Amino acid sequence: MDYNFSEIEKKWQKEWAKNNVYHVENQSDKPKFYVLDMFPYPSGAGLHVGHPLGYIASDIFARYKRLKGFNVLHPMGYDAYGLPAEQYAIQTGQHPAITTQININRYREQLDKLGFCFDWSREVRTCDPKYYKWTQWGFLQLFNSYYCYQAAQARPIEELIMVFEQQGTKDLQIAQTEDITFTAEEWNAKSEKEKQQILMNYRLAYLADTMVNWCPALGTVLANDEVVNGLSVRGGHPVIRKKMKQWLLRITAYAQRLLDGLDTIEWSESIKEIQRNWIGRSEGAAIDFSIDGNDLKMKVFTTRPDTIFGVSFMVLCPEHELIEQLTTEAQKEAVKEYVTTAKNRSERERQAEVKSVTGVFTGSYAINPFNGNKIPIWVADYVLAGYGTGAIMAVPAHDSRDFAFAKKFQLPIIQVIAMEGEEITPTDTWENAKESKDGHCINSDFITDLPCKEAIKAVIARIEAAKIGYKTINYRLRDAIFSRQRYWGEPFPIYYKDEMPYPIDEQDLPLILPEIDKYEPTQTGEPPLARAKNWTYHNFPLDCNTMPGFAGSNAYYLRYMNPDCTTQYIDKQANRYWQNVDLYIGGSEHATGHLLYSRMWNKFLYDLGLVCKDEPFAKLVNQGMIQGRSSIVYRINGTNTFVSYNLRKDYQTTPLHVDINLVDNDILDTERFKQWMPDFANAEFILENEKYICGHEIEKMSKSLYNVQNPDDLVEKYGADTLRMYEMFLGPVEQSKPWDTKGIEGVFRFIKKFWRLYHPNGVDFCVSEAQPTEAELKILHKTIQKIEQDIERLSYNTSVSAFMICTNELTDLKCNKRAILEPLTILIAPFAPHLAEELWHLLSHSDFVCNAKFPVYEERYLTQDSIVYPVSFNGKMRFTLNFSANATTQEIENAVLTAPESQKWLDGKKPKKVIVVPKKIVNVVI
RNA sequence: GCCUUGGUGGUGGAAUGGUAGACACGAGGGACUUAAAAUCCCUUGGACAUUGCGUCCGUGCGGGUUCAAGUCCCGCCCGAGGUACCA
Repeated sequence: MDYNFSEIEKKWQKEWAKNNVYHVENQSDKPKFYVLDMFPYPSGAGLHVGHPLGYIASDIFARYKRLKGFNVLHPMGYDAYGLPAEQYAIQTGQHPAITTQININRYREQLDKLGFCFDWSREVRTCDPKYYKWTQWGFLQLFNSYYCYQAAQARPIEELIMVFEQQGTKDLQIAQTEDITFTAEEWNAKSEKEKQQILMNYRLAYLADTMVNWCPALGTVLANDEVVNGLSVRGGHPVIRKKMKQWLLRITAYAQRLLDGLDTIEWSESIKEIQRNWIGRSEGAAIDFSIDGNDLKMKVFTTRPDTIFGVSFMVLCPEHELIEQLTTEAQKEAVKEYVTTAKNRSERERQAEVKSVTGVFTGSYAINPFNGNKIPIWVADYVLAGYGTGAIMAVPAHDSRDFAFAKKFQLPIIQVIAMEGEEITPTDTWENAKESKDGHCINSDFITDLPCKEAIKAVIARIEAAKIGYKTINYRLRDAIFSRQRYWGEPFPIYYKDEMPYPIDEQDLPLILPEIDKYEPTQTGEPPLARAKNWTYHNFPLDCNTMPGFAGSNAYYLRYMNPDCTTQYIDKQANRYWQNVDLYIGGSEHATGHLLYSRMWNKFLYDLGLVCKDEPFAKLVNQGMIQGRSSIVYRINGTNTFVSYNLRKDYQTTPLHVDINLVDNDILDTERFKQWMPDFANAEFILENEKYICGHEIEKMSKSLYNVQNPDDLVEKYGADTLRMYEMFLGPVEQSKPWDTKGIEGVFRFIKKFWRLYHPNGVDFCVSEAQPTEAELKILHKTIQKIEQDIERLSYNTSVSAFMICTNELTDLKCNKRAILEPLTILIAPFAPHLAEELWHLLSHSDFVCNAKFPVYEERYLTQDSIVYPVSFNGKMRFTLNFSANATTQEIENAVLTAPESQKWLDGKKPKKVIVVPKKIVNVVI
């Protein structure tokens, strides 16, 4: 019978589901393996061919590990909270839950068609109360914890209260928003409300007034990574800076551990770098400068204490608290005006005007602690309030921003670092600052002639001894804003009493998202939840914010281990068995979002003793994006005539996107094109070779460009197995590449050819029970070895090639022997599971192929009888010699030198060297 | 600017320092067929040669290490992604 993929695939998908073939238990004698995909947000557009790329890659790995004898956890679920469903709700009034459910159904249908081995009994949805109960629970634990740097872990807030009662803030090294100090007596004398306010300074989930990215159009706050160039990522609406009370996660407490952890995990260097940069650790010194004429101190942070003798001015950020005290009467007006305008400039304006340098002199002077020089103090907005101390010592000779500022305001530029052997030129001739750290100090008193790195140490030692500063570390990482003014998200399990937030009782979780009549913010600008009736807890008002998109995805990989556990977040036993994710596949766009937050969340749970691994994802692979290949037609301007690609230069044309489904191998189906849109009904064509050839463009896959390739159509035409193999054959999983349907024919041909190995006359299934020959065994074992190596490296494109080569070779030998085909069936099962299943049953097996054992290759079939050695003289190839596979190096060398061809080249001389590389080449150096 | 990646035929892409271009697409030619589909065979980096064999050049550019470099080292050029008044 012919290869009828659609019948085969439907049949086995049904059988697998009926027999629960991919169900996996939390207990097994087998070693565990956890393969995870980033769960999708079920958007209304459904899947395009780019989405399944990662899912296919992980599915192959999961199936392979299964065949290798592992108990494999390979779950799937939905990141179901999100903005599009809410936007749709605002427009149509349809409840987001309904939209989401419809989209999920469609996703599931599409995923099922591709033959994935997900254990759907473990499915999670972030919007399901059974699930978000634990998101809320996790939040409460953060609320009830603080971070202790001494223990390097999170601790219960009750402990901190006890410490406060006994010793106040003395000797505490803990993560905090502001540095506040009090004694035990002071603490004990405080009111309940005051105590709660102080605790907010330490909680890992805390409420604070922050400058946030407020998007008026969306009526919500956005995280930094949801804003690009002052516009929201979703929708592209303008975003402004605004001060608001928000929930924050104290991720900064984990900065060092998040950084250190990167060295222990197998992630791509680029993602690790992105996270390292995002955390942005920099080592330096905090130095107190005294102020001329009063007792005030000005603390600055610098990474270059070695340049302290080159300081020629100081800069405060416009928000700095010392400004008022430091401004002299004469400068008062100017400073006030500058500060006001600077504060009113939005982030977007500031970014747009990066090039322009602005600032104003305060009238005061600081004193350089090492040479007593008077240094003018300026205010400028190139110094940021949120980083370091919001104040800097400016060294224009060795910092480009300070340099630009000094040039503009004609401040002195003092060179204090010189490179070895460099000619000293006057600084007023410089065009740029010299920022290198490789030189040595000059004109710098006690550090003169020291290399920069030594000088940094020397200066820090001095300032520490003089108690005017200390070595310190700064991070760029900011605490994550955790609340959104939206409807479609997890409600905060928090109520307010006396204006202070309190956690609701854990017994009362989940706090169910209430029904509301409209999904917009209220008239007064309150979040949508303010519309809910009786949104109270024991008559106290509940928090009206909801959690952001990343809340639900923080620990979803943990819930897959025990999705039905209603009594605990994480079942200890299940967690001990599954540990953490062995292989995580997903896009790199989550590098500074989900992938950072879940590492933090996991570390927090680790501190609580709830999970056994510090890092959630041992190995991460980022699948590349699949770009669209748009087809273009060329309309002659002012007409309804379209000219073929290669003839277009003779006319004035306008390129138009055309639906790729009307195009086959760049040839346009002109009849269907006419029916496609009314505008084109009367279209005429100028053809080449009687065909209309389209142009093409590689761009983002998008509905509006008519270049979206829907996987369903391809499954319909070629089958899921062909699509799976073709997507892998396109190129390395991690690489971005354009989608091009052309090549799928090649893979389809291969699968049909593979099928014919088992159906030699093209009709009937027939395998021979004869003993395989040596040559056939060699092909088989070579293939087993290659496939195994390639899958381990996730090099699936070369595996598909190996299958093609193997099939061609077996076809040439007319081999249809069971002893060869049976292991081959198992080998191909991860890639083409339906095909393999069908063949497996035709081979009279009753069990499913996924329960088979991956074949083992034998070395003895991999060695060759004889090997051709190319012989080269001085790198030039001259002749070849045949040797048996077990010839020794000495034998080869002797044979090469005595061969008649060699005499010509040696010409009586003795060779200097003979290099024999096993199985490769013999090099003779004359 | 900085960081991370890449740069190989018409195209997607193969190559533990060891015969560059596997495998596939596309293209050209042929077989089978009344015809089409399907299938099969040959050619396909460039130049010269082609009644034999072949010879030379080729992995972004310029150097270097090595018997041997797409691969390692140094200096450039270009693309992609990340990030940015972060002191």
